[in-house]
Amino acid sequence: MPELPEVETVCRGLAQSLLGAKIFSAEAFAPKLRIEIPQNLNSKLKNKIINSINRKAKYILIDLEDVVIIAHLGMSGRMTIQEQESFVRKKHDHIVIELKLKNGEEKYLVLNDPRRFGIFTLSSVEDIAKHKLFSKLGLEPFSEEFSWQALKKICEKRTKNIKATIMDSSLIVGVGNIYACECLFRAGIHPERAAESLTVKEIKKLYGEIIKTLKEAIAAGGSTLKDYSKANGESGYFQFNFKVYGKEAQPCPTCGAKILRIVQNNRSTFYCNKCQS
DNA sequence: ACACGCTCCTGAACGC
DNA sequence: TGCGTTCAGGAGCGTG
Repeated sequence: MPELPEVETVCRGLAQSLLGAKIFSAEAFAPKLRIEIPQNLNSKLKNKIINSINRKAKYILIDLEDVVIIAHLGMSGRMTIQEQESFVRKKHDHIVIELKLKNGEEKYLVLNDPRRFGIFTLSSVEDIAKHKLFSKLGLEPFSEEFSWQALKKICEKRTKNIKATIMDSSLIVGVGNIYACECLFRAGIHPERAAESLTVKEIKKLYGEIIKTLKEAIAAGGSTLKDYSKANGESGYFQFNFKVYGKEAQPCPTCGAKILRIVQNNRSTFYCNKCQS
């Protein structure tokens, strides 16, 4: 389940190998994932050179100078670099891009996505800034615009619960279900609280924990970047120590009370009823 | 404008 | 063993 830290890790990993690489061929094996995959992918991507790879919200942007690949990993997406000699297309490998690295090695860039919630589309460089997919995105957590004051403004007069609020990508991007649970635990805030009920002190604390948690998770992912022939972000997950997510009925790491699981907005929430109020 | 539930999809886990 | 059911969730969309 890639969230912002995993996508950041994937982008860094891909960038390590692929900057300056030239695309030999590109093929799609499905007409659509969450949205249509562009037709004639090969003619659109052939001979392009990878200029830069960046993250925007949870999107991966691969800049090919005049055209940009916009990819999203959805729930179950993986973007990996694979050896040509040993490569066999596997189930749910939807996009296969053959490329030659700057050092002369030939590799495949493969998008695999069993649940097909991902996205693979193209945009011209001119249109990217005002692309439909980005038109409703909220604040980037690491941008200057995101501050405790900005979070305060988001929470003001907002009656919905704080967990759904920080997960709402039209308000703040990059905080998915897992990190929402972790951030609220670390901030000591009950996930069912109305956003508007948070005190300034709580907002400052939550703001700090969102930044810290995401940064820690990126660092955990980064520590596994050495072997980045498999740029999938998964290994970063295993390095990050979740305190409440997925820990139903296990003891709270702070107080020992049982971690509870409830369903909010159709999503599982894990929390400690004693530490979070 | 906002809140909320439904939906896309597949595989894993579980129950009978 | 095997079949059916439930659950996981990012984010757009429709509804109230």
